[in-house]
Amino acid sequence: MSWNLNSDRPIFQQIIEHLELEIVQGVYEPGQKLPSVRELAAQATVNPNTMQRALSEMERMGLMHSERTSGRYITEDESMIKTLKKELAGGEISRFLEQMRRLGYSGEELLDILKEEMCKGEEK
Amino acid sequence: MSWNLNSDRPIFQQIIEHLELEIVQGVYEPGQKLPSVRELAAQATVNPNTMQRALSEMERMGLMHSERTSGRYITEDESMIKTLKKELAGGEISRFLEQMRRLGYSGEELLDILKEEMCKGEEK
DNA sequence: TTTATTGTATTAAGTGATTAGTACAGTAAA
DNA sequence: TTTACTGTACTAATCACTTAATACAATAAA
Repeated sequence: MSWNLNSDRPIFQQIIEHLELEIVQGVYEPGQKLPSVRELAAQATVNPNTMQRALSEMERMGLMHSERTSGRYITEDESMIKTLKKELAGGEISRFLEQMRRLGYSGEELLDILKEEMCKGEEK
Repeated sequence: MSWNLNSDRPIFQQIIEHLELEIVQGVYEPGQKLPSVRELAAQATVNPNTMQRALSEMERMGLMHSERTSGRYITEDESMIKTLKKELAGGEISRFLEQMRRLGYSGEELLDILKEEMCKGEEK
């Protein structure tokens, strides 16, 4: 999947979200070795320093760990990945419901719109 | 409503989104006079320059217009406000569905979760 | 007329994100 | 041993956003 980084928000944050998504999706499996910092930076067309910052942050979160000279690896703790998925989904849902409520959409109205919108998406 | 500005994204963008929401909500009605730049800046505890930037941008969008010395007024074009509401909602919906799809949630799964989550919200 | 308020413009300073470039220590492979 | 690759650290420069501090012209109100 392409990185799709823009200048609206800090790039290192977008990188974190991108990698979190790929971990949840299983693009990177538990325990799997990641490409090197320089390799990832090249893929994302980003400065190695920026990629390093994102990876360090994810390491701090416990999502990966580095072996100093051998490389960097995804956590082997599958429950942590499941938890991550639920947290990401929960955040999306609560933000979405809150925002739609603010825009003035009631619960039933919202479900109707969503059903309709989801049918549209299926036609593609 | 409080402004709830953070440093994650440019403040002037957050101000724009906040005011767009208040216009859609009818906090500011079509044709209504807005507080002065300095007054709004004080309310949001933000520099007047930053507020000015946000307001100029919304003026460029056609959502408001300034009368040079008398003050600044919301557009009287109600259809523009309706359109704004639909655009904001449409953006929220498509972003949400896309993100949940990426996280691996199917359509039916999503509707079930939403129904459950909406019931939780009603209990409060 | 005088006063206060309006939107607007300008300059300077500070901050955080990003890039560029370089460097170092540890290790696996040749 | 030598070579290449690993994560990591550091400095400098640039850019956008924000704040601060003024300033000015136009107008409504006193």
